[in-house]
Amino acid sequence: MSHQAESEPKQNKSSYHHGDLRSTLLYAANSLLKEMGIEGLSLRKLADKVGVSRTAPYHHFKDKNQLLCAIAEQGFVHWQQDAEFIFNQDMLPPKEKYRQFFHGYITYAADNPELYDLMFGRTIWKLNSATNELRSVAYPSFNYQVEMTKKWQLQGLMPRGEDTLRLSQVTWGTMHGIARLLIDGIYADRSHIDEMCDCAVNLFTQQLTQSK
Amino acid sequence: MSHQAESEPKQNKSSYHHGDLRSTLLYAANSLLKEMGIEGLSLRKLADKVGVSRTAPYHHFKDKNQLLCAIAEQGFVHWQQDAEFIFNQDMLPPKEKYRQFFHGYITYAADNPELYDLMFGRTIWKLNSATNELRSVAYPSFNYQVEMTKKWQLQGLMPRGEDTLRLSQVTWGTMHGIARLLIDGIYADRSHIDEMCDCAVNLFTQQLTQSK
DNA sequence: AAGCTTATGTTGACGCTGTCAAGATATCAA
DNA sequence: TTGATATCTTGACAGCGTCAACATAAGCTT
Repeated sequence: MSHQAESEPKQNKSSYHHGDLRSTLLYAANSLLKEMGIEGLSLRKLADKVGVSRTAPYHHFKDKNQLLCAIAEQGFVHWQQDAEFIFNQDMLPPKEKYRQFFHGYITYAADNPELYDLMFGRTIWKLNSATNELRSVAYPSFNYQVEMTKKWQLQGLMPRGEDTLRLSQVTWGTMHGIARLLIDGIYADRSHIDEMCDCAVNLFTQQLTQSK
Repeated sequence: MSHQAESEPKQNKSSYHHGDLRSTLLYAANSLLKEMGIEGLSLRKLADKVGVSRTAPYHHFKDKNQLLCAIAEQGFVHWQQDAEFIFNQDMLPPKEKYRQFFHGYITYAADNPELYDLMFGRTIWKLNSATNELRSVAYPSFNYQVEMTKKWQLQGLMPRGEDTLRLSQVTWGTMHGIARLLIDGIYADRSHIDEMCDCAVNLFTQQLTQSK
């Protein structure tokens, strides 16, 4: 269920034209991101790593922001696949499924800290610099969780009294906050993951679980 | 209860030596941070704004990171003052006090987005680049909340069954996550603050409130 | 097949950044 | 008064994102 290793793009290394530079750049950018972090990822290092000139990437991404958005986009797609895989495990009781979802989210973030930082960080979102392509992947990802929250409320797993949207924002916010504290190494570290997730799941679901 | 407007340092503008450059830099850096954000804050712009040469700041801060840590440090001190003010309002029933605390935290973050980003962002914490001075303010700030959480558990406001540290991490994580979603403009905006806070407080406190 | 257009890749240049080295000037201690 | 020390200055360097101008290849039209 880990998607970080995308198939390496073939390189038409024969001559002047590269052939598949866009995918090659994305692939290399992902690995550079993992190594150096979001700050250390420079277009020049990237071009160098791929073996083209500094400005070649500009024919495939308008600027650095568009490249970052494209990377984040992949991240959302991958996480969405993980999430749906969990949601579709039909044999699990609801609370256990929610626990796995929660746990899966935190694990995804902890396993891909730099990517997560890109997906949900200021760099992209602060001044509405997210591309339309990115939005069209990120927003449905949240909507999907709103739907699931509604389902959980109907099942009685989560409190019916709360507004679904607010409840989704709070539960997502909790996952997001824990993920960030872990990633940034503030007040928490990886060895606490299991206990923190269990604690959060208990708080959000404890009251009505026995009704199935 | 808003502390952002520190008293402007006097400037011994007479001549070669500035007199109180360190405070002047911190003050100007704060306002630059508010205007341009963490990325837009450059040492050169800062020096220019204060009216000294590019490298003058280096005699008061080892590097940019130390300057950022010093700013964040002030932020923690100010937030801690706000928090203690809320905790010391003795007339409030516990749940209402907790609601105000939660609300106050989110408001502080939303009112000082760039400062909050600095205090709790990757820039400082990712690679253990926080100075000892910063740590000695940030860690007690969290410990203070752990103590309060323990108190709330004993009062019956929060579930006694959960481990105090984990519970603190989860509730803090929730505040942190909501703050970040708001600041970064992801899936939430300021008009949702009240409802989101109420929803979260309900989830964390609802079960045992009536025991006073 | 020839020629034109478009896509793609290259080098050069600009202004911005953080930071170091070396020198200038003021302050303080002996 | 003298020397040490703190503070501020200019000069320089490498790295960054990005624009302009030019080079090369591929594809389409006739």
